Amino acid sequence: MVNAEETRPRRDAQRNLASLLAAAKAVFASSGVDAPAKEITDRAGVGVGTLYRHFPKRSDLIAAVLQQEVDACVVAASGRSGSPEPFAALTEWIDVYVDFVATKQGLAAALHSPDPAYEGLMDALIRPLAEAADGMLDRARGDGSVRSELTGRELLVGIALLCQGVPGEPREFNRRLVAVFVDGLRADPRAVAR
Amino acid sequence: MVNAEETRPRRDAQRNLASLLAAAKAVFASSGVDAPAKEITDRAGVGVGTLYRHFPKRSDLIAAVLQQEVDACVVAASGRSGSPEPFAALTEWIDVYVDFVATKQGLAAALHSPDPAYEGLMDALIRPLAEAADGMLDRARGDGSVRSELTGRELLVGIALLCQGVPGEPREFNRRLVAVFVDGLRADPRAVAR
Amino acid sequence: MVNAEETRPRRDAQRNLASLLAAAKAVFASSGVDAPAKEITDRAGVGVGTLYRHFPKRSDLIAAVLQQEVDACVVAASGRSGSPEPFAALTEWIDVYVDFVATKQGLAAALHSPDPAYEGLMDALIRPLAEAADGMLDRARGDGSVRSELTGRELLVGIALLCQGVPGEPREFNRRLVAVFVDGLRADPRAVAR
Amino acid sequence: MVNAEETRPRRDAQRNLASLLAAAKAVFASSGVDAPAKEITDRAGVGVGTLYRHFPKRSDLIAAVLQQEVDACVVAASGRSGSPEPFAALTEWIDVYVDFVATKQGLAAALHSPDPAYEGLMDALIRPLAEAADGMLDRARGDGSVRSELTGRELLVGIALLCQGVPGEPREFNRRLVAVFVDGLRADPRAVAR
DNA sequence: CATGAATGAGGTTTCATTCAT
DNA sequence: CATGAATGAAACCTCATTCAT
Repeated sequence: MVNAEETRPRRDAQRNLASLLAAAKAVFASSGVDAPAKEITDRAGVGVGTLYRHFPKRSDLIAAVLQQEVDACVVAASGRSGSPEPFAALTEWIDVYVDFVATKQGLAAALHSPDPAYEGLMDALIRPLAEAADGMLDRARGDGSVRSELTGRELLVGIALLCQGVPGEPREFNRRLVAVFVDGLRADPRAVAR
Repeated sequence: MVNAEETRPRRDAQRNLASLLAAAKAVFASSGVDAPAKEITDRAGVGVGTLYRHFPKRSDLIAAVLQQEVDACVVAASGRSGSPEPFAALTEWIDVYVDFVATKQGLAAALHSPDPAYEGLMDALIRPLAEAADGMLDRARGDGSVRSELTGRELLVGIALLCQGVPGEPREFNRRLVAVFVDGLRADPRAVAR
Repeated sequence: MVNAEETRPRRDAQRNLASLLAAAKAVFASSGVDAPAKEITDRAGVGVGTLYRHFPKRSDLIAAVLQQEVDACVVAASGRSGSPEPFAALTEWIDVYVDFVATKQGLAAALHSPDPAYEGLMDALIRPLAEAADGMLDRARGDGSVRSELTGRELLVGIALLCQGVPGEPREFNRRLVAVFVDGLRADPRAVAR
Repeated sequence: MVNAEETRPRRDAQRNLASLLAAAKAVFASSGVDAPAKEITDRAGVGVGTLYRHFPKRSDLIAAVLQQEVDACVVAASGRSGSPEPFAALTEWIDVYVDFVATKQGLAAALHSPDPAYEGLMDALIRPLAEAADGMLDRARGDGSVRSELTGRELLVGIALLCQGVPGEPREFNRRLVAVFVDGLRADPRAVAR
């Protein structure tokens, strides 16, 4: 069995796939998730056929791009939250997450589509992050710095929504909104209800 | 010849315009703001030409639909916030706004487009609401129930973002997020910064 | 019999008709004979319905505009050709005709259409001019300054064709072509054939 | 793997392109240059998309068709003008040109459009023919059979204009006009100026 | 009679997707 | 496997023409 040849024919396939993901990420960011396929393949330097071979449905491509980014975010986030203060650790971690979310504007929105292809996709992607968030929230609740009963997933989704681009506003605008939202975690829900 | 109403805008034209706005509102809600024009005109029972006569650009139609809804919201909101308690008045008012925002999912998102046709449109539409919000925030700051320096516009935009539909989640989900956000208004911004 | 009132109700109709002709002439010149009807009615300051009342078919309007111009040309031409020299009279007259033809670029071309509505229209319009041309050609043939057997109609059509606009070329360009064509009238056809 | 012909342009693509040119030529002749794109693609047996892939703008198609025909004319003309008599050679050559021009009625007219896409197109196409014409005119001037200073390009444009179809008239009609025009070449320009 | 709103056929153009090479 | 030409459905938008007012 010639091992050298077994993996050789896959080399360029692998490279094409990587090119496509990189191109899709960039194009999604600049032209939205509905950008013409041609725009993506041109940027990737491959033929359209190659795109369809790897990602038969548009949702497959979106999911792959998101997956890639989520993975990167999980790594980035886990490496940061080193503070001994639970709440500080949480906010540091959130800062990383905000940066992450900000780069994929249209992507999340695409997941809001009623297209069944996206069913459950969001959850699958968000799960690893949500688990990390849950852990940090629990620790923060332990020392009383968080009184809200919000779940990690809710926190992440809420922040993602608040990070949607607002025309004419800089990223800083979204950060202010997120800050208020995070402030809300500290408040006593009881007090709010009345 | 009774010419009291100047060059009267023709009864049927008026009706068609109303039909179009109603149809567009419904179609935008069900199929998104990029829905085919035909879908809207069929539902309105008019020809495509009529749509283009009244709204040459898609953005004109979106703006008109939003305008109509904002107007309705201003009326609805002003009629509600009757509580003597500033913060309670604010939250009651927000409840109305949340209901309003929830009905136009895709619309606001459309305004996020980089299309220059939408430049400043959002602000123009949101202004009347923002002014009302500013008033209520000021009053609430007066008795210390609000410590955040968030502007009315920021409050409205933030809530609008948090009300974007999340697949698989009921409206209640968004309400919980909004509740946390509103809780954040009560927190001392200083404390948040660190 | 109240004469003043007999023509009164026709006044604005008459004015509308004149406005339409003037507007059509201008629009045909600037945007071609296929220009949108709206462009003409807007410029004329009347509703589209008025255009269709007076000129049910586009060819009716074109014919009317041409008729008007031909009439003007006949008058202008007959007032000029006063030279005692037959050939000079002819060329002077041709100068007037060239000016006339130059102003209605697309019009003549429209008559080249296979549309049966235009059948025979050109001839009917050109007849009065052709008769005048025939007379001048005959006189010029009398003193030998014209040897070609070209008919007046052929002369007019030939010049009209040579006056079609050539992109990037000034009117002078067409005049040079016409000059060569007119030179050809003096040559002995026999000599040309071999 | 035989890769002699570099990135070969795909056999069927080549065929489609040829079909499109042939179909366009025929359709332009029968229905004019503004004929619906569908008419052309149907006749060519290809999808509309194929037309737009090869010729994104209508002017690209027109230019291509003309180019093809001009090429054919250059070949045809160069093979004919074999007479030792300069003027006879010129008229023989013109006969070929007249036949050529007569087959593309609407095409040249299309170039008269003010559309900037046609800017300079006519000249580029006509250049090879104009150069040939200049040569023949020079030779004819050499023996005095041509006294006009008309350029080759002017000659070609003039003839092209005179060959525009006149409704109700046979091709012979245009030939008579061209004959007079060519006669004009022999006249002394001085005499014309009067 | 004049008006201009409404109509909708008809043309253009784009792009997702397939499939020959 | 990759390529990109071909396809054609689908959307857009314009405008000639009709007809209610």
